[in-house]
Amino acid sequence: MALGHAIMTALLEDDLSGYELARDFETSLGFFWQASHQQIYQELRKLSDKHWLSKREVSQRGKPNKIVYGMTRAGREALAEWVFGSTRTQAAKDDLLVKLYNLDSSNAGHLAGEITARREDMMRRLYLYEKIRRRHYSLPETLPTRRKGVYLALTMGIAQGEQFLAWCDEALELLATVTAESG
Amino acid sequence: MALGHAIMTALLEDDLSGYELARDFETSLGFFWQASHQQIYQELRKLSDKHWLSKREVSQRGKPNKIVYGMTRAGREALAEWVFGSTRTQAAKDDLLVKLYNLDSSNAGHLAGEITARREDMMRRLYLYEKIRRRHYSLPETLPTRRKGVYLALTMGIAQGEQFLAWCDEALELLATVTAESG
DNA sequence: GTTTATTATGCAAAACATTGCATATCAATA
DNA sequence: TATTGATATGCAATGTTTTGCATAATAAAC
Repeated sequence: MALGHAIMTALLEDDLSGYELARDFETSLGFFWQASHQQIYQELRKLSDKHWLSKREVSQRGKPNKIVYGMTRAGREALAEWVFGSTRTQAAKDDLLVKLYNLDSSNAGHLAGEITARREDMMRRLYLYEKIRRRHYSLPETLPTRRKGVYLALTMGIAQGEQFLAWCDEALELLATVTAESG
Repeated sequence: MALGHAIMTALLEDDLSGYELARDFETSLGFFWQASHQQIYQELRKLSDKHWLSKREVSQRGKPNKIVYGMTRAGREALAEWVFGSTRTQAAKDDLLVKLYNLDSSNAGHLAGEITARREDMMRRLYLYEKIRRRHYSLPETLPTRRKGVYLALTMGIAQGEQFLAWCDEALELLATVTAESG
């Protein structure tokens, strides 16, 4: 049940509503664990049924009411326990790579286009990552402990992203020779 | 329905039984799209119900009978069409990174252990990748088109894997300072 | 004042994945 | 001849994720 744990992780330091969680996920934990708002709302209900989260309704000026969730003691304990459990190596699933197994002269152009699009996505993401690093993680040695962990996750994202850009360039080069041959 | 497409991709050049597919997945396409044997058997039934795969029973000496699946014309068409569709950027899901967001002095040692284990997994996988590369992909320019695509997927796996090893080293170094501080 | 965008939450169905079990053939070994 | 291991296939239950739809409050723009 890792989505639940990801949500609790996001709630470690701030109480948030489902909407806020869904929005924040897009620019932080969601880099490493994506989830849709439907999933988040469902999971929040489950977690509060288990009393791992508490909830309270908050009235707002100029906006609909929201339901704000916060970690309970039991939630913190469950999360800490989960961290101590063991995870198996992540199952990779990337259909772009499966598609590459189908490369032929008729689809090489299309695949090059897909790679180009992904490359651009990754550029945007790297820009975000770097912005976050500059703002909040420029001196990793001096960070409080938890933030060092977040820093490492960010570092991972950056390194993988840069590697991906380099791979895209290599792939596009090879694909160009395929399309050229096909006339 | 990407699992179905991954299976059909594996059947592009050879007819295979469910058992053989499940086994082969572990050392080729499964690097990029993992699946259990239960999933594979279920999906094979669906695909043959749709007439995207044909099946025939094969008797063997010294082994139980097997059901061998092969691509139909309709299957090839459906697969080719799928390749031309667009995929969205892959949703990352890695609970090790979520766990890192929970770093504190009490779990730093455990997390370092998890990273070490993953590092070893990756070393083993890289060894496999390199073996495959040396054996079958040492001269990428001269490969037939489809194999060039497979080569690119392999290249991706290798580059990402090497990057991951480097990240692990960096992470372990930083984690060591955390555990040291905590006494 | 009507439309559009943002904030906010959710249901229901379908698709997909995991877990645990169940079965059966044949070869080799103890 | 009983057990173990590899081969071979599958069901059922549960859990997770995606997809499509639905609702509603308020602010801002037109």
